[in-house]
Amino acid sequence: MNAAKHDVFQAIADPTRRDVLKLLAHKELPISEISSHFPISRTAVAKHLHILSEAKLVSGRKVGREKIYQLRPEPLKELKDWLAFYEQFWSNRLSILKHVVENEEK
Amino acid sequence: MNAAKHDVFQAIADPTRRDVLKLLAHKELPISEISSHFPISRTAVAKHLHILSEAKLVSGRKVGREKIYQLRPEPLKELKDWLAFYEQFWSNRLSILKHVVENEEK
DNA sequence: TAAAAATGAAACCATTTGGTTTTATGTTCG
DNA sequence: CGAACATAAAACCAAATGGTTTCATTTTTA
Repeated sequence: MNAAKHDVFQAIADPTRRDVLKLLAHKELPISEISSHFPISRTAVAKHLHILSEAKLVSGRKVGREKIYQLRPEPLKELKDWLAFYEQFWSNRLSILKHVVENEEK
Repeated sequence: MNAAKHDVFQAIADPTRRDVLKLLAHKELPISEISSHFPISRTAVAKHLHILSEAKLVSGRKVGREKIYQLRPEPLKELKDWLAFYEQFWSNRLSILKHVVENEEK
């Protein structure tokens, strides 16, 4: 749970982390408030926040003794771009047929 | 590497699996051919295919002694839907401002 | 200033993950 | 038929993951 090995794909792989993102979509929140929404320890939630932070999906700023986390959806663009490539295969019947035909040709 | 605990999010979390999907986007292929594109063992690739298969992102059919795998992009729709929710936060300046304003109100 | 609050950091743990090697099993082809 | 081919299945392994508990640090606040 340390290095820069956490990209967007890995970050959103965990359901708890996806829930955290959804929570922060409403409103920025301090760790303790975030963790109060989950059945796991505050420490565990903090670790998830670190991972999300590495992936730049959230940012945290210290305010007094609290650390306030905020959603940073920009990195999700990478996911959107990745997805876009595959959309041609389902977006309509024609492109599906096109795909089949192309495979037949080979 | 077994149960039905592999959803789309987890399936695409691994870079090798994403590469496998991209390979199959061109054309359906047997395991040995797929694994020839990677620096890991055929067995390891087969396991990745099992995981992709659990997530319904690929399907395999046996033809003679070969098992031919095919891309099944449909489950990526779940990802697209998930993403759609967050797009409001980056799609244009107005919606970003809207987000800020809504948070101020609270 | 001392206690409470909020977080950080470290040590630890069981399970999962991504890989290997080895051993079987079914299929094709000379 | 027997060898070669393609995959399947099993046993094993190190590292990563998602948790925990315990202890320390910083900031309020009564």
